[in-house]
Amino acid sequence: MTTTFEALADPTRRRILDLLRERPRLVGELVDLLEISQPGISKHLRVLREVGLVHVRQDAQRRWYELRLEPLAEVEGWLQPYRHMWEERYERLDELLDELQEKENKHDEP
Amino acid sequence: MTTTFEALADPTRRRILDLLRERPRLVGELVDLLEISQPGISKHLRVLREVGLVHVRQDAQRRWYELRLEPLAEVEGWLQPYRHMWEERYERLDELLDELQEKENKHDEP
DNA sequence: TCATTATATAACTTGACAGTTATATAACCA
DNA sequence: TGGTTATATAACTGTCAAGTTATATAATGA
Repeated sequence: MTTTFEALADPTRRRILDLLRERPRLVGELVDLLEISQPGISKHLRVLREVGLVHVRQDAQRRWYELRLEPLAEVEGWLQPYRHMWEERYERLDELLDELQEKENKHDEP
Repeated sequence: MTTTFEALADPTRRRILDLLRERPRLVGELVDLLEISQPGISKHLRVLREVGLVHVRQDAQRRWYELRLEPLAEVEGWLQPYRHMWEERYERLDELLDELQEKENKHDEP
């Protein structure tokens, strides 16, 4: 288990990340919310830690797990050309946004 | 193996998709380009077919495999709120684009 | 200090998956 | 028709991952 893609392949891990989107959580909270044993959750958190998708903050015996977005850049990067194709085919949304962006920039220039 | 996420977890399958981004390919081409046996490639193609990421066109004994983007919507959908967070945090790019879009719309209205 | 709380790790089981080789299927062509 | 080409499927193997239970670690608080 090394890549972000593999970490995201597991539905439980995706659910954990979704929960962490709201706010940092203790391991115990995740155990209560998902229906998996505490060691099971800890193992998932380990994988997420290893790929950098979560970060731990210790607080006495408790550990707050919080989301880290950075590794998603890898996924975004891979998806980028596909999104491009999609947009080219269906809306040319990409070009539109680029154009708009450009106009706006000129607008703001002195 | 059911979800798009799982299909994308395997690096060989991602490479196959990358190759299909250029143009449709025969199984044999993929076998030559990747260093995996023909049955191995066929198995990966099966998985990709099952989640709808590729489509086959038969041509005599040959099979042209071509990319299908639709299933990537599932991934995009899941990523959306994360991208949102990212943009909120680092650039508010999202809001900017929305604003630009709105202005442009007013512009185009009679 | 000792029991409790919170989490991590170890050890194990089960199942699935990526890869292989061997074989089946099926269309082509000489 | 029979051999060749192109791909799929079957059967098998080894690895790894997700889950479990049991245990270790470590900080707290009475």
